[in-house]
Amino acid sequence: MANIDDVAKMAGVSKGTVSNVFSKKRPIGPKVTERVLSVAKELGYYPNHVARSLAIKKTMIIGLKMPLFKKREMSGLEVQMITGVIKECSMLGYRVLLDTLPEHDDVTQFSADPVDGVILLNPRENDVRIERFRQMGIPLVLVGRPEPNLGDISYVDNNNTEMAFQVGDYLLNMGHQSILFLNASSDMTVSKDRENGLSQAFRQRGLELQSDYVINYSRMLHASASEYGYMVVASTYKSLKYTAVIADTDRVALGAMRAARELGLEIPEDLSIIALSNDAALAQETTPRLTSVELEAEQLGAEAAKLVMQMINDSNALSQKIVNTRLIVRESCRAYIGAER
Amino acid sequence: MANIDDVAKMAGVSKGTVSNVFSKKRPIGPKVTERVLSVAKELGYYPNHVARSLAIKKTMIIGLKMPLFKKREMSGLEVQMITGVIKECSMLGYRVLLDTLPEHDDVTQFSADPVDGVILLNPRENDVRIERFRQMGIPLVLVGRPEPNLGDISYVDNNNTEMAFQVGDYLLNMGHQSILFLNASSDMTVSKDRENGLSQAFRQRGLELQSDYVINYSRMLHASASEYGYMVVASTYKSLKYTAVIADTDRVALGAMRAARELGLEIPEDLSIIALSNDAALAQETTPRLTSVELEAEQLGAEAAKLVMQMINDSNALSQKIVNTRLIVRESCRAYIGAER
DNA sequence: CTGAAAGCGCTTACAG
DNA sequence: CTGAAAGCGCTTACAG
Repeated sequence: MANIDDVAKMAGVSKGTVSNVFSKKRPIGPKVTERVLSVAKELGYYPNHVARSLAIKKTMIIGLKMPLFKKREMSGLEVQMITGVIKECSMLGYRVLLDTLPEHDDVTQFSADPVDGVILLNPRENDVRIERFRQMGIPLVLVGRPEPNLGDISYVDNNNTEMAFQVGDYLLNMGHQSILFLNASSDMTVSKDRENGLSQAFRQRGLELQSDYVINYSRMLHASASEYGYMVVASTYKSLKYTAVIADTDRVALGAMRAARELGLEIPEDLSIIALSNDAALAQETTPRLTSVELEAEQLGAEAAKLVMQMINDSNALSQKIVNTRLIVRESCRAYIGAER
Repeated sequence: MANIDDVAKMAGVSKGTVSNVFSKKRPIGPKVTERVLSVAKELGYYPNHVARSLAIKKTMIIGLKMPLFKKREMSGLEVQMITGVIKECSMLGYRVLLDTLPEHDDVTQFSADPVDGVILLNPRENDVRIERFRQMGIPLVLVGRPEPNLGDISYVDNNNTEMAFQVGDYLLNMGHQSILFLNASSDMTVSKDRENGLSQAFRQRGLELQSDYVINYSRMLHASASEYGYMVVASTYKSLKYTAVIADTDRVALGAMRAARELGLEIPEDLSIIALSNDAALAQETTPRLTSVELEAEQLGAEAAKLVMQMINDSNALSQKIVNTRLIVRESCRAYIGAER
């Protein structure tokens, strides 16, 4: 491809002039501009982004590091998050570099990526990558809280503990005392936070959340989210005495509802069901419509993007942002006033 | 951040040597290697990806151009497609640059992106961008067929016409003669292809697909995919005499099923329903389970990625790949033997 | 196995 | 408003 030198020569001007008609950083006379542009068109010249980036030390690219998904799909939550990031970035002229490469331990494999800032999804405990970005001087924001949290790192997160507390409170208020919790996989920090929140809601009323009523999703045991909901309800309803189910996601709830139907249970008359996220946007479609929490994952992504772009412009910027969730009451829960089941 | 010169000086070697301990392009003695590595670590040095890219004229990045989505979410199909691209690229060490920027008409705004190849989603008719990438000498593959199709451009696509033909044939075979087609938005090439395929199935039997039985989704009229299915069935069932519905997606089918329920219709006894895609993975979850076509969008993305990487290595590579769809029969269709409705 | 130097294609003070 | 030249941080023949 033609380069800036070719254009400069053929148009009879200097490289600097060509550079400026494209970047408009300083004014170039109209005749010269026109001549340069027509030569550029003739030669099929387009400025080289890489060379430009090297010269100005900016790429206008935000890196998005996400866990490698080999067999699985992206979750609805991840998709929404990414959507938020992309929308926000494109508004300010940034692009997004998706990166799912595993974190080698071979230092030799790393390079300072062609990005101006990084958003890191689901950091692990004591994530080595955090320190690495600090060394490289690349602005970083996490989605999900860091563990440990030294307060010197930017992140955005949902109020998971609080959210589970509210949901528990909502159900307990309606007279449910025995609640099945279909929690996320136990190795996720959110699952701990949520179990904590639910526990607090119980304790606040002098009750105890019993451990056999909280189940964790397991990739080994469950083929899919809805199968998880289905299997657990189908196999525990006889033995455990719950009158309400808290499902991790709407898909899990869908499975649970299917199991309930097969057990001859009416929802919400015989069993209340609530989902902690509505990421497949199914809550409106079920019969009855599903009461759920809206996680605002897209906003989470948008906030992360805003924050990282802010840090790019002001290297002292640093902040933690908690995005609130909303409980949307639909039709799948009802007060429980009966005796013990 | 420290650069290669700093490391070279402090380690008492040349830049070339430092370069080679990181790139391993030529062997460096063990003592020297160790010294360089320890200095690099001390200085927090990481090779600069941009500078490297400029020197070797490769970025190991694939650009993924997709339509700007302002208010809407990504569709399930897009997500699967992207997933396929990412998985395939990361296998060979490529990263993905997501790009939703609108296509300005201001030539001055373009630059030769920091990518080795490009995948372009849903090209428009006579898309100017196609020619632009050719000028830049950047390998390009489309997802969706080009219009017009001059045969000189690589693309991957579903067999949309064929697929709609098969679905039509399946239903006609079962005795349905009057079929409602809830098609995609009319400005998409797929919607034309599919209508064509369905028409052919009718004609093959000496029948005619009537135009008032094919409806197109419209962003103006319909709030969501499932609302689209719901509204159209609810409002046309009385006036049009169909015994089967072909829905564009599983979400559309879900809405149609809800409308049918409210009309007091049993599925499949009173009405057969089939979906042309299962991108929200809902087909297993409905009651009855939904007969649908599997589009293999992830494979579509993977094929596109493979193809573009192949073109990067062999500039003469060029090919068109059609990814076949599969009709999955579940429970939502049944033979129709009655008289006219 | 190692070094010195030119080159990748831009931008930007500096000078006019 | 325009030009000449140094610099961004790497890689890679070429020479030893």
